[in-house]
Amino acid sequence: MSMTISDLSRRSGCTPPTIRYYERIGLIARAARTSGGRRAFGSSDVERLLFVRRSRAFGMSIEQVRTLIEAAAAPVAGCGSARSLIQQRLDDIAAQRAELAKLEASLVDMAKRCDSGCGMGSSEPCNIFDDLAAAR
Amino acid sequence: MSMTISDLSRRSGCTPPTIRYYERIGLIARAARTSGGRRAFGSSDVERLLFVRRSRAFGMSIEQVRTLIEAAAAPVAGCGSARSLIQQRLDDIAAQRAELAKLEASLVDMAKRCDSGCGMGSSEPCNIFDDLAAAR
DNA sequence: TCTAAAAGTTAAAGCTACTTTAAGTGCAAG
DNA sequence: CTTGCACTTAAAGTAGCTTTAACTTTTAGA
Repeated sequence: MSMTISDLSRRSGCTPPTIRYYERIGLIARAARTSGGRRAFGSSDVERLLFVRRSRAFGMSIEQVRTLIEAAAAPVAGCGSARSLIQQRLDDIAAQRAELAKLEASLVDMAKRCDSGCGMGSSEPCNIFDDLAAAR
Repeated sequence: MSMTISDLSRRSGCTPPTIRYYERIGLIARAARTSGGRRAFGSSDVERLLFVRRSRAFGMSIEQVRTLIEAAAAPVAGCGSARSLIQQRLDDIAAQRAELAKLEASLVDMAKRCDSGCGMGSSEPCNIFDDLAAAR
């Protein structure tokens, strides 16, 4: 009936140290111990950890995961706060994507100028250093 | 002729604690001190810090910035390593963008299902909790 | 000239989310 | 019985700063 920490690790995709860490910070409940002092988990722990893991994979912070877990306890009433966390993440992602696009454009430009100027054994000083120093 | 740390902060965009931190880890040279023990900077420090700051803004790690600084000392010979760091960043950015696109698609989907189902005062349990728990 | 406040100093702790290490215990197989 | 793997805890390490604590130095105003 009960799993060891490595069984849970396999089923959840979290490493044993991570599972212990989550227990320590109270993100998952303290596991029961065997007579020898080892943790004994049940199938509800698998579900809980998968929930945590997926939420983390979606970019939620530990604190946000805590909020989600609380909200999940009452899935009708909790809908609003879950929906707004999702929206927050979507907004963050949009911002990140815009930032990355700008970054990429600048870097591509720098790389191009390097390739056509100083690259491949030329004796010109590389433009990249000036590009990075320029205050913009 | 010489600047205080807050002068340098204004000119470089790095906060005073960050400047002290960079000095401590050897990313910038140890500044001269006045008789009272305060740091005295020159204009070359502004340039160095701008270089660091821009590189960081482009997503380079501190260690990569160190490498770039070394390479910048010999801008002809250093071209190759600078170019390859830029390329590395470009590759990372491409990967991040792809990851974000996938994330965004899943989150948009979850949000849509929530809005059309359980949202706005419905008495349905919110799909978001199941979506997050699903093992995929 | 005195003084209060602003700005500087250092060392150390705090932050996020884990991972790694150290030092030791439990358990199953051969 | 003993080898070796899985497990335990507590503590330190990671990145890149930021914050705090406890002091000292400058500077501007009365």
